[in-house]
Amino acid sequence: MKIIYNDGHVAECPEEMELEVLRHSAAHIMAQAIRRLYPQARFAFGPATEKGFHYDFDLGETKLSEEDLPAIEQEMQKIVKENLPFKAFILSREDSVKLMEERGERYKVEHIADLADDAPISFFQQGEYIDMCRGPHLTYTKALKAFKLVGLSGAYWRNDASNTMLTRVSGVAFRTQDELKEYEREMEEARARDHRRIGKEMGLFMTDDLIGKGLPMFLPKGYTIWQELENYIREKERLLGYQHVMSPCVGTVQLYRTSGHWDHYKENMFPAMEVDGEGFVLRPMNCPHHMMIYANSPHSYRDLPLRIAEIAHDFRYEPSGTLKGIERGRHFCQNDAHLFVTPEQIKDEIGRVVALIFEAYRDFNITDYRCVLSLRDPSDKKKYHQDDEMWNKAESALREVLTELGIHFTEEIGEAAFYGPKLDVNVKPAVGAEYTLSTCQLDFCLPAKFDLKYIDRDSSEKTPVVLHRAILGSIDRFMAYLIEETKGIFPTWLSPVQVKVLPVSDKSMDYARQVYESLRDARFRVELDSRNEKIGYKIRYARQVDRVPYMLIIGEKEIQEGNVSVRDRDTDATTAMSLDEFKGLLAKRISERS
RNA sequence: GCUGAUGUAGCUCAGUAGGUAGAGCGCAUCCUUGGUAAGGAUGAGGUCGCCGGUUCGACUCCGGCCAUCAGCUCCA
Repeated sequence: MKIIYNDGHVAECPEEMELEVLRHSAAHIMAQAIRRLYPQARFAFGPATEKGFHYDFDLGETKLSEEDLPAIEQEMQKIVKENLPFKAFILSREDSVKLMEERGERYKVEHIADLADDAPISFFQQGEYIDMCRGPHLTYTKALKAFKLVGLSGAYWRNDASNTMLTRVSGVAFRTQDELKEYEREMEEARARDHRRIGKEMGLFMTDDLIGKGLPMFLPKGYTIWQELENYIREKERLLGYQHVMSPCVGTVQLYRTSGHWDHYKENMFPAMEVDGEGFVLRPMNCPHHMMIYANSPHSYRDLPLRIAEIAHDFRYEPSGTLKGIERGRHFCQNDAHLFVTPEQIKDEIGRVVALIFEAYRDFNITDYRCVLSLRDPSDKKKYHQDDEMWNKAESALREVLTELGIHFTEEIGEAAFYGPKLDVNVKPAVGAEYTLSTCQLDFCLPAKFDLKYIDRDSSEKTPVVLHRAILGSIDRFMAYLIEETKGIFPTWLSPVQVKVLPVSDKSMDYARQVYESLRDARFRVELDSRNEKIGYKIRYARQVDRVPYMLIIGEKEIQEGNVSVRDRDTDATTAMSLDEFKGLLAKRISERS
């Protein structure tokens, strides 16, 4: 594939750049098509994206709807067929502004103002369409062989909500039609994995307008998984010296004034309610409550680290457009803890938190994640709490721990919270944007706001440092991720139904019921399919809808031989064994969490 | 919150010259009593998201609201 650079030279495209160039050129071709159909269109940015491209533009009063996309796509096909050559040229800054002003491209003119003074400004032109662009591009429009417009949405100029809302059309583009088809197949698969879909199908959770948006409710099967997750993490934490507490979901406004949240986080909180002349809020996080628990008794340096943990219900007023199933709601349950440490203990304690995160990931077989170390921007004196020594110590402690554990991570300058640096572990859902699953944040400010102290070795009063951390993040979100990773096929210990007893006919119903009751009494999660259906049908349902790990087939043969036929979900193999033998197998699978 | 789309049975969806609704699956009953991925028949089930307007008449047209979905923004 040949491409043209902005200085006009043509060369063979390095393979790793091919898709990006292709997609970027697709954006230009789309802009050309849009300008032909809507001459008033003024263009902002049109980059290549992960699977394709988009372009943001201003249509003035005209509103685009999805029905308009096919016409744009058709016009693009036409441009491809015309096989226009891409040409490149460079203009002085002055001439660039002039050219863009002549063409009415006010966003491009604004963009020129952002560019460094001495930067050469290059343009690409195919046919009548000229776009300010760094390139490179395809040499001819015909080189665009496989694309499709997939979406219409709004986007703000320069990603700033206070600016004009532009129209964004996005598309996908690939080297070949086959790759495009493959992409469409993958998209379909991803939609099938969406936790909202599986959750509904398996009866894990529900929502209802009358309850309110962003307020999902967990049904018996979903809550079963929930409880297992809770038990899992609580046990781990207990072994690491965490102490679990329980605190209320409501607190006074004064509490959040003290913590500073009232001034800085009010927008994300449900509005305050007044009770007996005093303001109360639903809590958006548990830090203030845990600070007060620390303050409840005096502490010696010998008590530290003190680890206060809670599976805590929180409420946040999330913008309506960001709500998504149990992944992001307005109520959620944090797997929260606050670790009170001396400055000397920071590194060790971070090490224990990070180790716990990755131990949990191993247990849940989570492998596809990205670690981000969020650091302060030292030049930004306003945003960050001023304590250089503490920042340096904490940032290097985080970095060292990750390096020592051999964990790959990226650093993002200026992404830290004002109160301290943090480590986020991010994952990608089946559908939608990456989010944070686990976090470990240092906090140099909150303990001082609550005037927390410990008595040090030299009997002087000192302020502890706090680590906020969440391993499973929120139980809700963690479950959403597990549903998508497993497609609802949970390991036995997490399965809402671990065994389903399937009688072949009514004749074997009594024996099946005995088997069912015996398993139930042995504390296994078991269901009996007593419907008047054929065995093949019951198997299909148990596999496909319930996704149970074990099916017990009970017919006359089993009654005569006094055993059960065990069908394994994963292997589809059926094995005859005694009920006791099966119980042993099941108990082993569950205790091993395999 | 913003832009766009969508909202019909428990689920997935059909249904436009405006004349008060359909299918498949699921559910119930009956027949069948079956052996490892869909046996048959019958039946119940709907304030067509909600509120208003136009009309003799609205699932259908208009307005407002609510919710969902996609993208954007935000995220102590």
